[in-house]
Amino acid sequence: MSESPFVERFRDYLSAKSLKYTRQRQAIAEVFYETSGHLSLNELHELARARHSSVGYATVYRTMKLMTESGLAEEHHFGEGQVRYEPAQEGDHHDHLICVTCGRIIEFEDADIERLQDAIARRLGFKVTDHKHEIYGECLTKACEHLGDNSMGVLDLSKGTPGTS
Amino acid sequence: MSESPFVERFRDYLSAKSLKYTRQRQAIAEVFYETSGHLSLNELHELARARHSSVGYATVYRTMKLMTESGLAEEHHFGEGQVRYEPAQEGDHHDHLICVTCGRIIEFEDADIERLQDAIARRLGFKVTDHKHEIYGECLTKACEHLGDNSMGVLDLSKGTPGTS
DNA sequence: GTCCGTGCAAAACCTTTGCACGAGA
DNA sequence: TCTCGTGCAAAGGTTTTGCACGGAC
Repeated sequence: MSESPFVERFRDYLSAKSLKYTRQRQAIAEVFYETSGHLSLNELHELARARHSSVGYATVYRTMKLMTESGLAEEHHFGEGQVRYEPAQEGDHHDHLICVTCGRIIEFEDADIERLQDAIARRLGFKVTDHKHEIYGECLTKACEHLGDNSMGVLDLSKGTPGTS
Repeated sequence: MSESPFVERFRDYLSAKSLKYTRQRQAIAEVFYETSGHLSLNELHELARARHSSVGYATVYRTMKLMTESGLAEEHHFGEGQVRYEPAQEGDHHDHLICVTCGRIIEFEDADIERLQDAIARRLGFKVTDHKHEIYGECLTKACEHLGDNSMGVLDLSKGTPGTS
């Protein structure tokens, strides 16, 4: 019954805020952390329900807002009309490379780019608070090739996200 | 009565596709090009109606889709729940710096960053088709400071976009 | 005269909120 | 017990679509 560090940190956050650690929040935090993908609210809802029958969509929504506030999760808009959540470790920043054919999402990180963008912002009189850098392209894996049906280039992670951290 | 190159290109696109050049499409293309900001469908709708009374929202929607297909416009999701459109010249790529306080959007371009990101993608086995690089921050202009009401950090361009191209 | 395009209205989506009941501390 | 959390259902906001009429060619 050991608890993942992630879930533990979420529980700590809740107790620090005098909020309650409920079965639903636990279920959501667990599936979120275990899948560690880039999940939509719908996907999280499905997964959480599988673990603890009867978790409402609204609860998933509110729980993910909480986790975002706490810094344990990050919201992303990958050009869909939908938010995706991703577990966030403090101090660990990364950006994304997204395959427009199969929806695979790969994370990357580059200190040089960050440095350049800071310089640009400074030159233009901005104090950077955040950024988003997404590269879209076609991945050249075999797995991608027999997915020609997803011709819209729309992300579809419903089949699961190949882990890539 | 000279026509802007932009509108002219749109008309060419339409005729190449055997589509019709209507007053509505003309009005939308004109205001879109003249404002050359980062406009939402609502804003475009307002502007188009001012120019040619009775342009329906659906027509703006469909026209902007057409312009996006044709490569004359680009869709952006600046983290709001809304799409914004921007005129695109072929070969002219740029990214955005967005003030989270006043919503101002500044464009930038950096060849070094582009080179670095191409290298990353290549290393990870991707063929880049597109990318999006947005830097969020606080702009340090006076105009921004007396806008403390926009505390959500949500973009609000309804007051007009200070031109910055 | 033929299509295509338009406007209206409604549907479809996703996100967000109100409320009464139930559960955690 | 008291407060916070939950689920349901409904409201909001934006995007998309169906359909009958009107306009471009």
